[in-house]
Amino acid sequence: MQGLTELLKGSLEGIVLQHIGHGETYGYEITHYLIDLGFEDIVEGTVYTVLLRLEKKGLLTVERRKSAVGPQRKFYQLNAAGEAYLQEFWTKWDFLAQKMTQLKED
Amino acid sequence: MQGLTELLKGSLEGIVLQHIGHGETYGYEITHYLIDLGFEDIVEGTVYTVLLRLEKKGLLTVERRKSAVGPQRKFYQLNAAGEAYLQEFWTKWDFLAQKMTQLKED
DNA sequence: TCCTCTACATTGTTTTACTATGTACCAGTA
DNA sequence: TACTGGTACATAGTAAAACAATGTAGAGGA
Repeated sequence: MQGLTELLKGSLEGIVLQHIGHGETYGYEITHYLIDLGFEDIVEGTVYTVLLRLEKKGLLTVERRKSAVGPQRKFYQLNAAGEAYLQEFWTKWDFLAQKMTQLKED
Repeated sequence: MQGLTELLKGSLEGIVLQHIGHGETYGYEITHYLIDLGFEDIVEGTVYTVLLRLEKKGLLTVERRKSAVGPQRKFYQLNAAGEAYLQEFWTKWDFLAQKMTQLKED
């Protein structure tokens, strides 16, 4: 789906965190995962800026390791702060989603 | 609920449009409606910028009328373009919400 | 050698919402 | 009359988030 750009603002961070929470991963994989999910417009640059931001906030642990098929990968995992942040994100999301449903239906 | 700022980016426009779609209204009323809905952080300035943006996009019809209790009010209504835009918005929102649920649950 | 896919990164721009502030009208009251 | 509080709109400046464009570089295959 296209044109989700503006709506995605604010959610993308949570989406990326949630995916990392499913298991260690790296930027390039995340990008393609998001595109496969249906966020066609997502480009690599966007994902990397999100990752660097999350890293800067201290929500991720990072480890560089070699890949068999290309340059080194930067593997990310959630740390405790990341888990907490993710939980908070879902609380906010659930609130918003509930309000949106309410708005839409009445 | 507080701290929704970032999540709200992209949704606020749709929320305001949807509310206007329920019937003619004006900025001050919208602001208080949103706060009552639970978006405590919303301030007047934000709502007015959204309204001016929507107006500039040609999605609203505008009419100034006197109020019994204060200065003139600027009443907004959705026009055809606004209706179409709102429908598009909900399509995108539904897509995002569905993906978020999917993400959260697996 | 050249191309493609993999992989990360940065610089600059646009969009969106917030902060702060200002203007102004009206009613009640001291 | 002067002051206060509620109503109502508006704008200038700032911060955050995502995008666009671009660059670097490794590995494998034609």
